[in-house]
Amino acid sequence: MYVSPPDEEIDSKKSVVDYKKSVSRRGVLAELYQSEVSTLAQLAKSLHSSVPSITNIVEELVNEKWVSTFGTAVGNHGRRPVLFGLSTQEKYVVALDISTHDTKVVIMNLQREVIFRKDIKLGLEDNPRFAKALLEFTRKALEESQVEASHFVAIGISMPGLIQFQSGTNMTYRRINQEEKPLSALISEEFNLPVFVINDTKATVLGEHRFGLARGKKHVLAINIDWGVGLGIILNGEIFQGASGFAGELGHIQMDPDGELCHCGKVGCLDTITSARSLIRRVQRGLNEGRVSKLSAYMDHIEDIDIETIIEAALEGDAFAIDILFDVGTVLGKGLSMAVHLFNPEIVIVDGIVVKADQFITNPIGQAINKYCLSDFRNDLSIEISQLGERAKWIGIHIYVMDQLLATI
Amino acid sequence: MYVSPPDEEIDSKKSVVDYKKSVSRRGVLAELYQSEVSTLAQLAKSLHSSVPSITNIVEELVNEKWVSTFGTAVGNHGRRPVLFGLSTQEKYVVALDISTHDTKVVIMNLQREVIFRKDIKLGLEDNPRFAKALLEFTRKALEESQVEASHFVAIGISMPGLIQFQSGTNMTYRRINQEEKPLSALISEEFNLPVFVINDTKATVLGEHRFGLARGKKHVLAINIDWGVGLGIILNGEIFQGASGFAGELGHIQMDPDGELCHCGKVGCLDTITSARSLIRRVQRGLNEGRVSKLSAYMDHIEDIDIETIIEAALEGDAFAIDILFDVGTVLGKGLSMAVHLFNPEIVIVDGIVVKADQFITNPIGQAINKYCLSDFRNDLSIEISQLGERAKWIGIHIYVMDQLLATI
DNA sequence: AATAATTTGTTAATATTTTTATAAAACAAG
DNA sequence: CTTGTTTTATAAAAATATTAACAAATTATT
Repeated sequence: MYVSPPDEEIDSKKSVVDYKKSVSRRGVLAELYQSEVSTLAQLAKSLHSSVPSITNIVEELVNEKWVSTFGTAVGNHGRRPVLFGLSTQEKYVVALDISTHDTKVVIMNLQREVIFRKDIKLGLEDNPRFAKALLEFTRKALEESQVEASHFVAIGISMPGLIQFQSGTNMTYRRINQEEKPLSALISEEFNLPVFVINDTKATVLGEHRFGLARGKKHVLAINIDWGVGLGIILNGEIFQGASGFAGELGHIQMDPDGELCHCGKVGCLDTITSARSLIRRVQRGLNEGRVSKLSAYMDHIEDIDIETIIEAALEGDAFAIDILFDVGTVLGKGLSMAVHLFNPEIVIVDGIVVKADQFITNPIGQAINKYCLSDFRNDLSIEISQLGERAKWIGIHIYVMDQLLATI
Repeated sequence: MYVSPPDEEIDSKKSVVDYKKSVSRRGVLAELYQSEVSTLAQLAKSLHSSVPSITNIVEELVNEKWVSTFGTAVGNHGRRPVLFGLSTQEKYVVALDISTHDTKVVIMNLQREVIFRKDIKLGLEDNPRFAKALLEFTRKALEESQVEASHFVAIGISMPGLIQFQSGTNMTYRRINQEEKPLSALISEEFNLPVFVINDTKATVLGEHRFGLARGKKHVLAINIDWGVGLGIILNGEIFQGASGFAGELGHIQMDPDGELCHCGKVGCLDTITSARSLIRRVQRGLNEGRVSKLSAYMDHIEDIDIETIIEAALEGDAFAIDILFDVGTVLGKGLSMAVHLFNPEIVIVDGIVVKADQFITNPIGQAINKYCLSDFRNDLSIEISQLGERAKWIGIHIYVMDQLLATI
């Protein structure tokens, strides 16, 4: 198994000079990561260092294949500066995007470009068989990609659930682990690479923040509506994890004391009203109670109704579907307004399956926020729909992996 | 008026050397602030610098009267090191602690020792007269303290309300400002000193975090129950303000859709159930409805019942008072459990008037958190009662002022 | 009580980094 | 097309910081 060396040991053994160099190296890599390409002068300025020093460090990073040149910039007055950026050929990150429907293996270069992708109908299940299948599938995919094993630098995994970020253990899916060994350790041993696990919603908000709609914002909330409801949080420009990595659990806040029993054991959780799962159940119940709707066509095979069908109906003007989406959006907005009062964000991003419903879901959310939030909180707040799509999550995994990896370089 | 120089200008004009020196100076001051006293070797280690460099910087700071020696340490094996710490004689911070009941002027030295204090029965009111009275009172207090004006380095103000932290404007008490000039600017002009304003609950949590119960913890929530309910938040070891400084507004989350009208215009806010104000109202209503209680003695002058009376009754075993406190604690705990789900903190500190009720308020809070929180969130969470008392807030003001001030040094 | 071991504080030597100077490259303007 | 301006890249000089060395101060040990 890959073991990253303990931080303190290094710190105390390293000389002051080595420490400062390491900080500069990380600074250069982080800067290049965010800006795609940059010049020596720009790097020197933003890292508060002199050009010769930066030249040295960049040279070293080029030798280690982390950095390459990308031609020269044009348009300035004077001599054209050489552009440096993270290598696109030498080092690759593997992302395992796991959801309850399927699993994707995505290989990206350091510039986050997807160079290989393989999907499988392997949905997340809470048993050791899943881990085994995942391992098998990943191995096959990496082989198929024909990338030399030595070129992989790390593996990142995103999945739903409460993930203890220090150990990478998923507390919601505990039975995946075999003999107390967390999934991350299993995969790390198999491929002899560092493995980092992040909650899927947190990965998404990371992507949206660094390379999407929320770019440059300091405080961002991203709500993800899927089989459950998740909240990804960026505070002070960084992903917020909380003490154990569980921060942002909006789905199990009680919205209705007389509501349904939730699978978590509590009553009336937001999840019981607004998750895709509950939405379908509510539609089915409504139809059985005789509501008039285009969806009545499904009366004979009511279990075939899925979220896409409902949204389609709403987009075609079906009053029943619109009503249901409105109700869901309202409750979601009420829950979000609590988060807005507590986090005071600049932007809220809506993501997940329901984004296809567009206005039919953002309108009630916006209205509920107006109703339940104090005006001072609403004034500088915008509500937007995600535009990066599935790429947001992959980019987020990549960012998370690189953040963790750079801390050890 | 005191104008702090714009950061960017300085940054761009300063040479790399000057910038690095400034960072080191700030580092030394911050380190000494937190550790009371320290040695050159310790400073060098924690700032990743060499001893000769640190010796230089400390010497400079001693010349500028920021730092003094504090004798030598004892107990080590070798030669006794000289101890350095922030001066206790040369520079002073003024704290204005404003509440709805009264106002206190507190003068502290750099080590946060109170060297002068003056109280006045001036409660916060939303009109320009308050600003005038505050100014007058402060001027008088500073005179009385006999501290030479040149020894003051900054003024910190704590008060309830939504405070826009960039400008120092209190959005909840807007009419305090005269001619669009925020209170902070008014005071800054008068005394020609930088002025920093912070919400009272945020000040308290800062104090508890750096020098109280939550010392060393990374993620802390502090709930303050007073005329309203406020939540102070420490995330990643730093005070969390949100985009505008409004973060932590727990009091206006809707807890009861059929509840009372709140002064904010919304219905059933947490504030309408759990603030000291509401607690008294509920007791009065209960008594009028004929509840049996020790407090019935107040039937003739029911408006004299205050929060202390109710708590005393509970401590003496009065069932009615205990019931009311239990109800309040339960709702509070339910509200807190939302915050716990979103922030995933390590510790929750209860503060404010109700702390005297001790178990009678912490028990229902704890029970409600157990009921409404997922177990993973409760496992590593402790709930404690504040022990620093009023000093927490003053210390918090001091910390905030020094943090802001150091950024400009 | 004397010696060994530890730690600090200062000085000197070494190493590193920044600054300055200069040449090269690109573009604009006369 | 040449000259002047602007910016980059590198080399040399200057400044600064780190390391190493050593003396001083203290505690533990023989």
